[in-house]
Amino acid sequence: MSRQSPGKAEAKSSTTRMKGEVTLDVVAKIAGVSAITVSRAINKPEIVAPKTLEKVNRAIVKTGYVPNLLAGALASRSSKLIAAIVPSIANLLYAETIRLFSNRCREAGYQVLLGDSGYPEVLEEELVAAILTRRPDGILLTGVDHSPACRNLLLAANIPIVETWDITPSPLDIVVGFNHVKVGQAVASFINKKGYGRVGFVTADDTRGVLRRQSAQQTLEEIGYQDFLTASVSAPTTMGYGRSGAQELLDKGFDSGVIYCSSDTLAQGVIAELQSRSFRIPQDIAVIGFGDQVFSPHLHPPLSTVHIDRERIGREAVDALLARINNQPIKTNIIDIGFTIVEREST
Amino acid sequence: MSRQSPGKAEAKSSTTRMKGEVTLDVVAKIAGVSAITVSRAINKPEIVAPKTLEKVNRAIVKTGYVPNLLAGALASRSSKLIAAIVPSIANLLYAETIRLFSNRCREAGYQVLLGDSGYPEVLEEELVAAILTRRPDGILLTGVDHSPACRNLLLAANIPIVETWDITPSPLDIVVGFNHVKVGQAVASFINKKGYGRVGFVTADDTRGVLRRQSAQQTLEEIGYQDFLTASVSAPTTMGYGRSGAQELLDKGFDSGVIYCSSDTLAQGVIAELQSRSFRIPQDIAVIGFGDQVFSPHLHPPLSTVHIDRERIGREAVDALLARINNQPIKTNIIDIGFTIVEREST
DNA sequence: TACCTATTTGTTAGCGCTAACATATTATGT
DNA sequence: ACATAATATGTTAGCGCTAACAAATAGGTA
Repeated sequence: MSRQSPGKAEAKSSTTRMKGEVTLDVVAKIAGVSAITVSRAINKPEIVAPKTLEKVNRAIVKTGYVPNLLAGALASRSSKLIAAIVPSIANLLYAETIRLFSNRCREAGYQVLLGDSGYPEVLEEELVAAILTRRPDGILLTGVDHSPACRNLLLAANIPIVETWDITPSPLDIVVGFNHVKVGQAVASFINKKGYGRVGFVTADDTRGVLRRQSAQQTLEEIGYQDFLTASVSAPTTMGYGRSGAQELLDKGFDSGVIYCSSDTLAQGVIAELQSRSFRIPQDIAVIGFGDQVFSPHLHPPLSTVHIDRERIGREAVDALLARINNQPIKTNIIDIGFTIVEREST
Repeated sequence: MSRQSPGKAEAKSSTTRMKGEVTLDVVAKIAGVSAITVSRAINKPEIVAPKTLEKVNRAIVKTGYVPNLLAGALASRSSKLIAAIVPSIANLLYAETIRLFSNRCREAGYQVLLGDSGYPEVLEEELVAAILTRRPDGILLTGVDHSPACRNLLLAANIPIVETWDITPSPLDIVVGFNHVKVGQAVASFINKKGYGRVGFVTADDTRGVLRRQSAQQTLEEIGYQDFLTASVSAPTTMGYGRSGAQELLDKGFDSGVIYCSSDTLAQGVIAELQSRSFRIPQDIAVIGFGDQVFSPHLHPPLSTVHIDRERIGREAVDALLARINNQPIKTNIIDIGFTIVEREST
């Protein structure tokens, strides 16, 4: 192994050789202006005279100057950083929300610091504390359940906060989501309307998934349904868990009716398992998922599921956050985006 | 809307009320020590006397102090931040690499700043420039093709760099990946060995996917194969594209042989499309994917594919990066993790 | 020309922290 | 007891940038 560290600064464009970092000062010296003028040329070009701007830009190109936002953020007390905490970046369900969120943040000049709360050994509180050390200008959370210590941390940070993927009458600041209890009820009444005899559940053990299942079950019980079969798997959901969940239900004697899964990924596994055992879907057993993933309409048979406008969550979340950051008024701090049941051929 | 910003600092734990941010100085004053001692108590507790440490910790809890890493990073010239650029966070293929990468970075005290290069309107170069303003201590890239300007930026930054998911004899610094040309060749010889008559391709238009297909096709041509059918879809891949790709092939008259897909997600769509048209897999048409996603063994039929140890890429990438950051020697800067073809029931 | 206003640029100070060195305190040996 | 080393804490300066104010320049108007 030759080099211990990658190319040195002398690999720079022109003749200028420098010791250490290229700072505003060296750019300023070369452009023949003061440091603050360079700062303004970069951050508020509209208030700098065109001729000066050009001199500065030439100097920037010549030196290969890359601003130091650590210093900038410290001085201006604005990090241009927005943090987002998701249960798992490997879970496609949240990916689209985050993709849209990041994209719009980028357009607005913010970078997104992603935090993965999916490690059970790491408390959300610790993650939040770690993230707050970077002094983000705003923060997106997934879910509305936070420990008291976590809430304190967040509130003390005194930055805009948006909670997503759930709803609550008392958000920390802003909430964008939907009511999981209502989802359960809607699924229950859909099942009832379709007249399925038996109901099986394959549910991941995450907070909101469990909530939806309990709510569905309770609603069905009130209508008169009984004798539910449940397979619980651990989050995050995978197709493999779907298969083993279905297997568990089948082993317990489930052989007709409908299976409601806490995610489309699980449903996909359930379908594969049923097909490999030659059950016909939906004639023998129907399947309902949750989330309406991109793949869901393309499954064979296409999956009936609960559609959530995932991009809208991201969109509303940025909009609200940016409004708060810019001290603009927001119409409401509780945004219920609702949901719809989309019926396809698996039911 | 009542409040314009979330809870104020007076929502803090005890009696202490403060104007503005809680800084090291206020913690120091309360603990009865100097600021630097508090700094050491936080960053190098082992060199602080136990009694002092306890005093400081009490003061930290009392004030709810959250260190300001912007200031810390500026002073210490170490941001404890590692950047990772992936083609798309919504692509599960890279998710596991990143998950493992982030996890180990976190354990080592680093946070990961994720950059999504999947927006065609944003040049990689711009993304890199934006990220470098945060002065990361290291950077992970996906792929080995970068514009000259981008290479200059990266080299001038003078930080450890690891390129992943591909291999090259001349990395910017470190590379962890495998040879896509060899993957194509291996798939070709697998196809030849199985004796499939015709070969169809469903390929996304991303650099490495195209590389694999071209290499496979060339190898097959050398063996004597001809008359290839190709459906090209845009990246990132989805199951829907897989279905439409298969449809395209079928419309062009493809009705037997094997379809090689540039991702398992595409393969999944291809399988669904074939099944919906009552083709038997693999008797009528066989399907090979790429990536060996978590769902692949659970498909019906289980998918034959090219297995990549995605977590190993993440693991080797962190290890090499952290070694560089800590000025430790690394065994080699070119790490070929190879690949294996796993045959399941779709071939 | 003098005067006023608008625009553009510069000066000063400090954001909150840590490296580097300086000093105090404690332990160890004679 | 004293010197010597080891450990623990403090002082000073400055990381690279921008807010806030100050000064200079340009552009009109009477």
